[in-house]
Formats: sequence, C-alpha cells, structure tokens
Amino acid sequence: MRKTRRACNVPDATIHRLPLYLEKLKLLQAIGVEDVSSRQLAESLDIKASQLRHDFHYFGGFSRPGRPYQVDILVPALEQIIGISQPQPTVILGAGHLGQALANYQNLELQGFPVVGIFDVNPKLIGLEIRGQPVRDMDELELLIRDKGVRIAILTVPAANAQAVTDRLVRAGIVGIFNFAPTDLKVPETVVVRNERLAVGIMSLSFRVKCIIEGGYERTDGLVAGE
Amino acid sequence: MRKTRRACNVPDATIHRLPLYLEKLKLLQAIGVEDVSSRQLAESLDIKASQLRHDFHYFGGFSRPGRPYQVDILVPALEQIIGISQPQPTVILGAGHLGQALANYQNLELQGFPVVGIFDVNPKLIGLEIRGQPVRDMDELELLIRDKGVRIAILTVPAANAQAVTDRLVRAGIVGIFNFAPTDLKVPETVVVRNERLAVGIMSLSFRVKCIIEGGYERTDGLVAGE
DNA sequence: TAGATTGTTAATCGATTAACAATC
DNA sequence: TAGATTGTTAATCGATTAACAATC
Repeated sequence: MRKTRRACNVPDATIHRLPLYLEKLKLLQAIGVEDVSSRQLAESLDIKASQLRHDFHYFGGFSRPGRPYQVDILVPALEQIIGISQPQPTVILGAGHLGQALANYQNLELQGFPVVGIFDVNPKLIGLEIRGQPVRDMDELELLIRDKGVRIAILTVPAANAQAVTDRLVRAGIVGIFNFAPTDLKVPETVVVRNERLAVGIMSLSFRVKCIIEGGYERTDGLVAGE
Repeated sequence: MRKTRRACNVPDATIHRLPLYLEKLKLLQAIGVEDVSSRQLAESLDIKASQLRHDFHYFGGFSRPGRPYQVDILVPALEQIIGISQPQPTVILGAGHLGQALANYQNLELQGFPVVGIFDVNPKLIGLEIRGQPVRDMDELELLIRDKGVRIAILTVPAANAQAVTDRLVRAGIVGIFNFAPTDLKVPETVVVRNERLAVGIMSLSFRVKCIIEGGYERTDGLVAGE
C-alpha cells in the first residue's frame, strides 16, 4: 500500500519550529557550511536532537541513517514544505500605522512574502506611496487578488471592520488571513486564520515579569490559615 | 503547613489564556452582565469549561462551589494576576516604522501598558512627536527608566543592534523585553524575553494554506513505490 | 428538593524525550 | 572496525478533558 501522510496531521508545535530550522539553516548556508547533524542544529536552537528528528520524521527522507543532513538539500525541502518555494504574494488590508509599518518591513519580502497590494477606505490615504506602491481603493481588491494569484492577506483594519473585510476577502478567494485586529473572525473551514494579538503577548510577558519581581504567588483562599 | 503556590509553576498555555478570559469578561462587564458560569465563558472562547476551571484553579478562590463567577470580582482578580492592576509604563526602543506604529497603537495604553518613552539613535528621528511624545536620544534612557519605574521594554531596533540595546536595558533594570527583532537575545535569568516573530507567524500560516489547497502531503522517500 | 455550579482529582490525550537498530 | 549519525518506535512527561463530591 502506498504510504502517504496528511500535512494537516502535523502538530502545530512542529509547524512553528519549521521556520526556526529554516532560519538557522540559511545562516549556515550563508557561511558555507555544507552539512549539519541533528545534534548541532538542535543545540543552536536550544532543543533536543530527538525532537528535531521527530519533527523531520513527519515529512521524511531528508537524509539517510548514518549521514548528517546536507544544508543545500534541507533548505529547499523546508521551503517546499512551508510553501515558499515560489514567493507568496500578499495584500495588506488597512494602511494605518501598523499596515504601513508592515508594508515597509522588508523582512517579509525577504522571507518570501512580497506585498503586492495595500488597501484602505480612507480617501486621505489612497494614493499614498509606500515602498513604491500606492495605497489602493477597496474597489480594486478583487481584481488584484485574482490577477496576482494572492492567497494570503494581512489584516490591520480596526476591530469593528475586521469581519466585514474578512467576508469580502473570503469571497475574493483568500485562503489565509494573518489577523492583527483584536477580534475573532468567522471564516469557512477552507480558510485559515492566524491571530496575532499584541495585547496577549505583552500581558503574558507582564505576568512573568511580576512573577520574577515578587518571587511567587500566594493563594488567598481559606486553606492558608490554620493548617 | 501553609499552602502556597509559585506563580512560575503555572504553564504557559494557561498564562496565554488569561488575557483572553479578561477580554471576554470586560466585554460582559461593559454590557452589564453580573455573573457568568464557566460553561458560558468557555463556550464564548471555544474551549472546554473544565479547562477554564482548571486554569483558574492555579490561582484559586474566585468563587464558591455552586455559585457562578461574578464578573466584578473576576476582572480585578485577573488584572491583579496579570500584573496590570496599576498601569505598567513601557518604553519603545527604535522609532522606525514598527516602533512608531506601536507607539500609535492606543490599544496598548487601554490594556494597561502606556508608552512613556520612545528612543532611537537616528538624529533625524530624535525630537519627532508621536502621540504627544518626542522621540528621545538614547542618552536619556537610564534616567527615564528609573524616574518612571519602567520594567517592560518593547524592542523594535534592527537585529544587528538588538543584543547591544538589550544589554543596556538589562543594566538599566528592565525585567521584561517584548522582542520584535528577528534574533535571539541573551539575558540573565532574572530577565524574561518574549519573542514576537512575524516571519514565523506568516510561515506557519503559509503551511496551513498550502495544506488546504493541496489537500495533503505525500512522502517522497523509498517507501512510496513497490509496497 | 432538583438542577446547576464550582473546586478538585483522576483519566485521557498528545507532545517531548529516550532508546536503539540500521547505516555510513 | 569503532564512532557517529539518522529514522523510527517506545517511554515519559505534561496538558487537556472528564468525573464527581460539595455546595448553593
């Protein structure tokens, strides 16, 4: 029987490590390193070598037993798995401060996600040039998504508009939404959303900070006294 | 024996849910809801009620058996746990596009993290006003951190400068660093870093998008044929 | 009381780590 | 060969979920 493996069965924890592996491998590639063992690569990421091999095992066939990984094989293999063998054109919805900052963030393009369109409803922003691209009227959205084959959208509109814009993106054929609006989005099962909640991040940091400063948390229930 | 519980023993997964609980509870508070059951609250967050109660159990004593949670008790209790009963002043390092966007992001202030200083090394940016605050020279860093009692810093400088700025922040007494630079930071054990890697986020989204479009991933090792 | 609810422990599930045969 | 390495399975660990006594 043909042995296959569904991509969607790979746990999130593994998926989140793939970009980190890729990043390190590209650094090695840049300095001319040709091959690397799971132990070396894992050590540089502060994880166990067995975890790295277990992660790779979901996809299989990166090396052969006894031979270390070859950087020049692993880099394109990971890029293929992540889906950036070809650049993935993206659009930014909302040309406010955050939208502009992301449009200017050249790392996105370097990592394989060139921004091919920036949209806003504010007439004062429409036409403004950001890294050589004009902020466009929403009228142009569907046409540009179709013409450029865009599948990923970055959402930086106000929370109040986020669902309406999302519905329009879904109808236009967008498959992945990187959501910076602090609100949950309803999408069909064939669309995937990744929420980037800055407030959640800084609050969990705040908890850890408090924990360091205070050294611990004392319960205040009835069990504290008399026992 | 006195029954206590160390804050640092609480798993990350639980900590990351606390801000989500708080957010929902504040929405309920805003529309005048007085009490809420674990089932109701969990359902609105698409998690199991037992998980919510298990999470709360790390801190204990939010209600009594048989009685639902009171919103007006839970909100300040969670704020206290997260460490935002008092606003936590923050500084932003790097007044580039992302730094400016975050300085303009009023949600941060609303959530309890007012920005009290924005710093950069670029003379062209120093003096620029962002939401009533000037971009400051790095010379003023240590004094402002001490004067305002700042413990949390947001790092948006280029990756190449990130470690040097971090070292200076640590010496100045910063305890938590929200790192947007795509690089790992070395800090002492008494300082906590939270990395916000935009590229990792969009890459894991890309993987899921590819997975939806292609429907699966086929192994390409020797096992495919002849078996 | 009957029905609903919490706090808490036990069971389940999934992710990480260890172990090791096969290979170079 | 001896030492090192991968791919793969088994063991361990930790997080999620279920169960239920106590309570209202």
